[in-house]
Amino acid sequence: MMARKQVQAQRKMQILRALDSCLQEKSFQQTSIKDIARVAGVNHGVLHYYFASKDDILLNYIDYVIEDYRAQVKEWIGDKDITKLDKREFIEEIFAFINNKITLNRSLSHIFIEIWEIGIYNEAVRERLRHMYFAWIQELTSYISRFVSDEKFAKNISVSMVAFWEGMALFSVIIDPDGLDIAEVLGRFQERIIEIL
Amino acid sequence: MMARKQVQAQRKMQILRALDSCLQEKSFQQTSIKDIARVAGVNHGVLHYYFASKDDILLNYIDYVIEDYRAQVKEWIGDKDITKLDKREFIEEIFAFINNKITLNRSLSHIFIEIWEIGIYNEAVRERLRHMYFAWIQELTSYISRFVSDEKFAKNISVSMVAFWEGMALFSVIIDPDGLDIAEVLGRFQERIIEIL
Amino acid sequence: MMARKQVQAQRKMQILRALDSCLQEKSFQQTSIKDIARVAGVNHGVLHYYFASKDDILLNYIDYVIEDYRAQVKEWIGDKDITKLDKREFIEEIFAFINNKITLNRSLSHIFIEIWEIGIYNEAVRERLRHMYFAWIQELTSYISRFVSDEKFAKNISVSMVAFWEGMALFSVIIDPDGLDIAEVLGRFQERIIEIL
Amino acid sequence: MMARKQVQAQRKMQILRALDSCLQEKSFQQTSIKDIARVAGVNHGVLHYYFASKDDILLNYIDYVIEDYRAQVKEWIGDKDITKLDKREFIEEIFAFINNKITLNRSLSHIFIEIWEIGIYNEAVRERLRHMYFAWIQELTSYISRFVSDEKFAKNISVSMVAFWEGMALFSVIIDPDGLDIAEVLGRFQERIIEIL
DNA sequence: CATGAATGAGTTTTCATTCAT
DNA sequence: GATGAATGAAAACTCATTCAT
Repeated sequence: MMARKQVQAQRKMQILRALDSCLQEKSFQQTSIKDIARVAGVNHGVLHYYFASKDDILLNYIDYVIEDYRAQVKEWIGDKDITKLDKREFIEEIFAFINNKITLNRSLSHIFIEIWEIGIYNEAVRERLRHMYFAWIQELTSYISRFVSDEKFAKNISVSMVAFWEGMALFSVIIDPDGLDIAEVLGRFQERIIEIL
Repeated sequence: MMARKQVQAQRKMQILRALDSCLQEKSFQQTSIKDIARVAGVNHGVLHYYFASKDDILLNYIDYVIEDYRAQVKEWIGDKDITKLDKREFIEEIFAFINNKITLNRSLSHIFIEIWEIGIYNEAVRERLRHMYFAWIQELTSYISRFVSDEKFAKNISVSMVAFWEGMALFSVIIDPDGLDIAEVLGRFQERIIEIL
Repeated sequence: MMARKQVQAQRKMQILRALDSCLQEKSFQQTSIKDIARVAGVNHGVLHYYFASKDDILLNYIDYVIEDYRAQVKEWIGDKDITKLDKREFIEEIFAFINNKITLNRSLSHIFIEIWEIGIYNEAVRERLRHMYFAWIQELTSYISRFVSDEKFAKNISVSMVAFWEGMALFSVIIDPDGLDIAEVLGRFQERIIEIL
Repeated sequence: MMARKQVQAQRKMQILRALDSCLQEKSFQQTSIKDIARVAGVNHGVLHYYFASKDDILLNYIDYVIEDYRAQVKEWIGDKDITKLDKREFIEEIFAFINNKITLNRSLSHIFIEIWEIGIYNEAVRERLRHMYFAWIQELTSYISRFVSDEKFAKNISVSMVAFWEGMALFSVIIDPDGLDIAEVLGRFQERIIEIL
C-alpha cells in the first residue's frame, strides 16, 4: 500500500524530531534510545525496527537537519528575485536571513556544535559536514560573483563570511546573549562586506 | 611537605596530559577512566584519589588547557616589545602567532570543538569558555586600541576577529586541509584588517 | 477443501526445509524466526500461523528429519531382496548404504549433533530420538537374526554397530576429513562384523 | 602478591565450576551471564572482570573440562604399572576406567554433547575437540601397540574404540539407562577387543 | 490468509565508583 | 598512598510473539 510507505516515513520523522528535541537537553551520547523513544511516544523497539542502530539514527538525523536547512534556503530564494537586487539590497537580504534563521538561531547552533563534535571522531558525519559547507560556500560564491569579477576573490570572501558566521553562532550559544553585542558586530560586518564588494 | 604537594601537582598534570592524549582519539564520553589511567601509566584508582570524579577531571583539564594557552600568549608577548611595532608589524605578528599556534593547530582546535560541545550542556564548562573568550577579546581590544580611537569599534573588530578565527579553526578540522585554501583566506583577512584599522 | 490441506502441508514443508538450510549455518537458537522466513521466502508472521511457536517448528522439523531418513531406509530396502543375500553381501550392502547416506553424510550428521544437544534439555526431543534409535536397532537386529541364532546377541551387535556409526559420524564432522582415515576404519569394522556373525 | 594470583585463579575456577553446574540444567546459549554469576555467588560484573566475554568463558571452560579429564587419565596411569599388565588385564583395566569415568558418566557425556554442538558452529571449539580426540587416540594407540605389531592396525582399533565409546556415551544420555543394556554391550565389546588383539 | 508494525522481556557488555588490603 | 577486586546501574540491541489492517 501507498499508506504503508507514508506511515514509515512519518514514523521516521517522528523519531528524528524526538532526537532533535532530546538534543536540546543532552548530548547525543547521553541521550539513550529509550530517551528518544519516550519523547517520540513510541516503544523503544520501534527505533530498532526503523533504524539499524543508534548511529544510523544519527546519520539520518544529520541528513534531516541539513536537508531542513537547505529547504529553508530554497524557500528564501524562491520568495525574492535575487537578480533584481542591487549589491546593498542583496547583502541586507542575505544577512537578514542568515542572522535570523542560522547564526542567531540558538537551538540550531546548539545542534550544529553537537554535530561538529561528533564529526571530529566520525568520518561519515564529517563527510556530511564537508558536503554541506562546500555547498553553502559555493552558493554564496555564485551570488557574490555578480558583484565582483574575480572568482577566486569571491570564493575567498565567501569562506570568510561562513567562518565568521559560524564563529558568531558559537558565541551566541556559549556566551550570554548580552555579554557581547552580537547584533552590533553582525551589523558592522555587514557594512564592511558591502564596502569590500 | 612542600615536596608532597609538588608530587601531587605532578601526578595531576600527568593525568591531565594523558586525557589530552586520549582526546585525540576519542570523545571525553567515550574515553574511560581506565583509558586515561593506562595512558598516564598509573592505576585507575589513583584518578579518584586526585580527582573527585570523572567530571572533576574534565573541569581541571579545561582549566589546564586554557591556562596553557594563556601561558603561550604571555610568552609570545614577553618576547617582543609590542609597543614598538607599527600597525602592520603588529597585525603581522599577531596573525602569525594565532595562525600557527591556534587556528591552524588542528589538535588544539580538535580539543576546543570537544570543549564547546561539552559547554553546551554543562554550565561550569560554559562559564570557563565565556571567561576565556572575554579575556581574549579584551586583550585584543586593548592592543587594537592603540591604532583606533573608538573603544567600541576596537572591541567590535576584536569580536569579529576571534569569531572568524574560531570559524576557520573549525574548518581546518572538519574540512580537508586542501579542500579550502585556508592559508590564503587567512592572509586576505589579515590584509583587510590592516586596511580597516 | 482437500486442496487447502495440501497447500498447508506444502507450506509447512517449505518452512521445515528452510530451517534445514538455516541449520547448516547457525544453531537452532541462533536461527531466528525471521531467518527461517527469509530462507523460506515467506512473511515471518506466517510461521506463527502454521506453527504454534518456534519450539513447535523444531519438533515438527525433527519429525520431518527422522521421517525422511526412514523413507530413505524404506526405499533402499525396497530396491533389493534382502532375503536373497548371503551374509557377506548383506553386510556389504548395509554398510554401503549407512556409510554413504548416514555416517559420511556430513550435513546430516551436523543436524543430528544439533538434535542430540537439544535432546539433552528437551524431553520431547529426547523421546523422539529414543524412538528413532530403538526402531533403527530393532530393524538391524531383525536383519542380523537371520545369521545368528541368539536374539540377545543379535541385539547386542546391533547396538554396538549403531553406537560405532554415530561415533564415526561425530568424528567426520568434528575432525578434518583427512585427519583420520575414516573410510579405512569403517572398512575394517565391516570385515570384523562379517567375521563375528 | 602471590596471593593475588591465587585469588584470581580461584575466582576463575569458581566461575567455571558454576558454568559446569549451569550446563546440567540449560544449554550454554540459554545460560545467561547472570545465571552463571548467581550460581557462582558473585556479582555478574565480576565475570567480565575475569573473562573478556561470554565466549571467552566458554573457551576457558572447555580447556578446563579437557584438562580435568586428562588429569584423571594421568592419575589413573600413575596408580598402576601398565607395563606389567598382560593383555587381558590391561583391557579390563582400561575399560573399567573409561566406563566408570567417561562413557557411563552421564553428566560428563551431557557436557560433551553440548561441546560437540558448539563445535559445529565454532572453529575454536572444534579445534580443541580435534586436539583432544587426537591425543586420546594416540595414547590408546601407544598402549595397544604393545600387543600388536602393526602400528596402523593399532591406530585403526583405537579410532574404532573411541568412536564406539562416544556413541555409547550418547546413548547413555539420550536413551533411558534401562532401555538398552549398556553395561552388557560394553562388556561384550570388551571381550571382542581382547580376542582381536 | 498475509503482512509488517509494535511490544517488552531479556541479553551481553561497559564503566564510574567504592573500598579492603 | 597504591592496588585491583567488586558493585550495580545503565546502555544498545535482539527477537518471539501478537495483532490490526
